Amino acid sequence: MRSNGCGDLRKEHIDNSVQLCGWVDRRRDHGGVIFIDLRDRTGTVQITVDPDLGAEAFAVAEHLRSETVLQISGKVRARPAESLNEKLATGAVEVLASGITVLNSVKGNLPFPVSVHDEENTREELRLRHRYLDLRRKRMNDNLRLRAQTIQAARRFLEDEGFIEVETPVLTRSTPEGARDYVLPSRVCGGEWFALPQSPQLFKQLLMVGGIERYYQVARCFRDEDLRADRQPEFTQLDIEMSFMDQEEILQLNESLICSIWKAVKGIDLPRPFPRMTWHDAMERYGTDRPDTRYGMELTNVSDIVKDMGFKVFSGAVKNGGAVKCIAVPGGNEALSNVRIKPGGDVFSEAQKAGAGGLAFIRVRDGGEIDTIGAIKDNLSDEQKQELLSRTGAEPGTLLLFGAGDTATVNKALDRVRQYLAKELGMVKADRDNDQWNFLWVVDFPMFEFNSDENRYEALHHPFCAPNAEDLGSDASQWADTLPGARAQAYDLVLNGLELGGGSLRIHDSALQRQVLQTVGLPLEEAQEQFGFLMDALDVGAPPHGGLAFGVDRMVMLLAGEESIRDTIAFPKTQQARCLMTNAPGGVADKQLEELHVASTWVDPTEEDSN
RNA sequence: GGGACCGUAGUUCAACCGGUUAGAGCACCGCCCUGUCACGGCGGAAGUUGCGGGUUCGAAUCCCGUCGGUCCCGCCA
Repeated sequence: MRSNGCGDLRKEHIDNSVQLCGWVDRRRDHGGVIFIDLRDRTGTVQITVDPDLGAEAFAVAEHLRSETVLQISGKVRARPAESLNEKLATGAVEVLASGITVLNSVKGNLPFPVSVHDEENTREELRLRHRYLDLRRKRMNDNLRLRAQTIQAARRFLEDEGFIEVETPVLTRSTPEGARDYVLPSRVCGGEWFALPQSPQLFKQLLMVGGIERYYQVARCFRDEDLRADRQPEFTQLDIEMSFMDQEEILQLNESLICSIWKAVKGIDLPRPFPRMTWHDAMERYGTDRPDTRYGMELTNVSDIVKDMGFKVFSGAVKNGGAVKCIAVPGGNEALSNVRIKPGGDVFSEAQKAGAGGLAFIRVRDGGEIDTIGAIKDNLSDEQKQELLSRTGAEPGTLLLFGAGDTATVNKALDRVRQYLAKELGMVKADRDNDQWNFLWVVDFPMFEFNSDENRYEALHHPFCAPNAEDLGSDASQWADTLPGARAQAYDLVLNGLELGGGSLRIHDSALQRQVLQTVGLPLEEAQEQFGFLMDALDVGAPPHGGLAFGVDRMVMLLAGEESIRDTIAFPKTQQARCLMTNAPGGVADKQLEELHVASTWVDPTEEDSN
């Protein structure tokens, strides 16, 4: 149907007869001559329709609207010297139309404009309802191309390294721990249920037992949890697993992978090696396991300085086993008024949202004088003051913001305040303009976290991570005691404060695997019932193995400078996990439910009262 | 499950502390215009202010409920 792409035409095509297909981006009617911007996936070119040089085409062109689908035949010619368009890649030429065929027209009003010139803030609800139109817009079209490039670059790298892509089941079984499963009734096996995979974790380990040695998969994963800007109920992981590799080798290989993706997609040579930080340091210095290292304002622990002071908020926190930490905001005295850091202020409420009771502050004035509430000032000795200033590196003009309480809450609150201030004070560029790529490996995660509500240990990562051998010790009879406090051979790749991926070395010893499952509170019989196949597999010569998985949606989001993974997914769901275009989920016929041996107990709350 | 914000013409927005016939840009329709490129000029049509209720002489505006969307907390190994 066409000889060239609209956006491909250049001077060298002058005098060529061409056929083009595409959409009317815009039409400019000068009464005598009509210009049409014709757009296809390659770009836009100007079509000129002259009544003297194509009367039939002119008659059609007179009534064209935006987004009409056209086939155009004509001749490429140079534009007059005074009407070159430097803003357009094809701006040196135009196509003089001899024939215009309308392939399809737009009936009624468009739900929203498509042209790049009209890409204003369209309500996302509308974009999702008419996603096919939204995808036609440059922004989404570009994002999907960028996504394909990203995946393509990963595939090329991994294939070159001897990895093969293996598909794993989408119909699988539910496992305890982790997120809520999407569940699917079995028609054939009445009363039994499939679950959609939260990740291919166990299957990829079994592929290692199966001698694949190097596996990857662009895998769809499913988790029935509430949504966020960076969380969808179905999402895509670049899932990788390999045998006979230690942690260092795995990190190196994945750095190479990331570098080749960034090179292919952004043309950037990332500096190597990526910095590393232990989980413990990350929590201590940033209050989070995924620090954004693009800016400073690290957390300083001042618990020891204030542990005995008269200001009970501080000393009490330390006495109760908590901590007092602070962040130093350079120039904060100038930039942040008291109104903003006191109750009701925007900075204060950030801390509050993270569960903090308050946000104490000290303003450092000229000559190291401090300005703060009396309760702090009156209870701080000169020595303590000096120590505070030197440890935080505070200079005149610096604002110190303090969190006090249990350590987890303090970390959470100050992490949140730190991120908020970085944006507020312009320490990071807007996502759209970001050109800083601060990768960071966070290593040495703890194996477990104690859940005080349920009075048991939970796997921080998942219960298949291999513990650090030193922490575990060689005496298997001691594992029940050494395991809970052990570090895992687990690692996360963090980019600009977002978790891009994570993984670990896996347990390849069935006895150790049983012990870990017991530690997270799974009785032996249940472990056998749920994971017997895994333990059996480990007993037939499982190789040492490990791997990781990257969040493809997030990676593309960062590469595209978007703030939501919905803008990297062709057909995403809303926060209510609904598709506004197809209106899924929807009802099914009673007969279908019968066949599945399922009855619904759902009661429409709006009709509940009538009973 | 909880907190916050949003919903006005096809669309993007406006309409102060409740007060004439709810306005504007773009899009749409008609007319004019032979070098524009987010063309320009003149004119026109277009609204159950998401929906339901309440307060009031009077509601887009205030209150309650509800539906939908977004952000966040919980949740997400």
